[in-house]
Amino acid sequence: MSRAEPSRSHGNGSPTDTRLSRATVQRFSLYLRHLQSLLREGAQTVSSTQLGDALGITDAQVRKDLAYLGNLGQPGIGYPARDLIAALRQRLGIDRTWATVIVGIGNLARALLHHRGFEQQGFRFVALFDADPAKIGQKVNHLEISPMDKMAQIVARRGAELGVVAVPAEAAQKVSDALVNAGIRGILNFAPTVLRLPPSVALVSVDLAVQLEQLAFLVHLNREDHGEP
Amino acid sequence: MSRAEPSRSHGNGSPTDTRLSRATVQRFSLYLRHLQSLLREGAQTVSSTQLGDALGITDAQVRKDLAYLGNLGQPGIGYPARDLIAALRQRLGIDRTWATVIVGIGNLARALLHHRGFEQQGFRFVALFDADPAKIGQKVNHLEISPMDKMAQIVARRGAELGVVAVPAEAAQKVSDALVNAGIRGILNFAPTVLRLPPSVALVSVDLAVQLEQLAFLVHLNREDHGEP
DNA sequence: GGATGTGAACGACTTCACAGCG
DNA sequence: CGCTGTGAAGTCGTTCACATCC
Repeated sequence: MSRAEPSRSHGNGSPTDTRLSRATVQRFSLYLRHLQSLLREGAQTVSSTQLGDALGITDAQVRKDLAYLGNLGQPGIGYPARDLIAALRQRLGIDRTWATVIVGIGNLARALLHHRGFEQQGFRFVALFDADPAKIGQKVNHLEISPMDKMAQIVARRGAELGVVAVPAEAAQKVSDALVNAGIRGILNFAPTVLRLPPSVALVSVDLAVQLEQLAFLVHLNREDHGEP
Repeated sequence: MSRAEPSRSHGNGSPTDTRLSRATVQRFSLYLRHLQSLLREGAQTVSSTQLGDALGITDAQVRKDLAYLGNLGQPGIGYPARDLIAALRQRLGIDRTWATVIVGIGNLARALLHHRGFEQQGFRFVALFDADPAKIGQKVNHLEISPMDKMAQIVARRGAELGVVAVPAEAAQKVSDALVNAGIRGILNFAPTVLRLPPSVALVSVDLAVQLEQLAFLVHLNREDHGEP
């Protein structure tokens, strides 16, 4: 028999209770980023059509999404940018800082570390781990690389809650288990493997090979549709 | 008014004609990778339950997906691994090599270049581009970094069809336009922006900020559900 | 018995269309 | 009149359940 997580939630009933779909949450991130950019340009008010056009989403979809935040919109006017941003950050849970660690310090980890913009959005990298003895002690962006066996200690001491797994596929499950044991509450996985985690730990996977293959498929399709094999 | 691409397809009727959902295609990639691993371990035949359990998918879903490939399964037995792999590669369009270029040679590009596994799956990096004069001429993995203004020429000469955009958000649209003009047929975008491309060019975007925020949201949710704010 | 393929039921997400408010 | 919020309809994707075949 096969088992697929049925998305447990016997909620007690928090203030704003509605369950958001994964798709809505992802669009929330897009709205947030675009609104921040609009605000920087001096916008006070934004309409669903405006937002939708900028992000390639229908205006109806935008309104449905934003309605989850409460009645922020004013008919005839639009949404106040500043309030929307605040509501989005709160609902996404990024109206605070998330201490994050990275395991596997290769080029991908460096790309994440050098990208100003995560910190800006509420994520702070507080520790780096690698299994390679040669890398221990090296610094990347003012952060020293620590050995795996210090993980539990360092994660606890620095209050890290999120972990990024950027190790080869073979090591990914072991590393994830270690992160879970260290008390991490969510994992962003870049390794090309399906991870098994306890349901209390959140998981988001980014599989670059899958995305590249998706792209090849789409191009392949376009070809077929237009005659050329 | 808002406009969302309605996924054009007035298909003439290719051999296997059914439209595959994005989700199915992504699972195809997962099936393929897992089957290749099983085959290496000597497996001859695989059941939908087996595949599903390994990948966290229901057996029914696996069968639905694989049925798109024709009737490869044998009741009471399962699917022949070798045939499934061949069918998947063909249907995904990776029963060939895709010449691919990367624009923006930072750490992310290097991560992709160093990752053995893309080449294995049919992707070959054939050119690198960067706007930084200091990088021109440098070699990464036996590939020399070329200036942007050589893009059209080099893409044509090397027959590149796919492009990876790994530049800052501000430059992404311009770079994509250049790739499109150079004749690229599909773009994998890592820049945190929504790109506008002609419908003849396929687009897959990987937005790391969105994924991290999705993770934060999930952890945030778990928290709320379990009392702790 | 064990496993596939598939209609039918279900559920999730999106778009439509319009009442209602500023 | 412009724009929001939302029920209703529509579309898409997943799961169930079972007839069917080795």
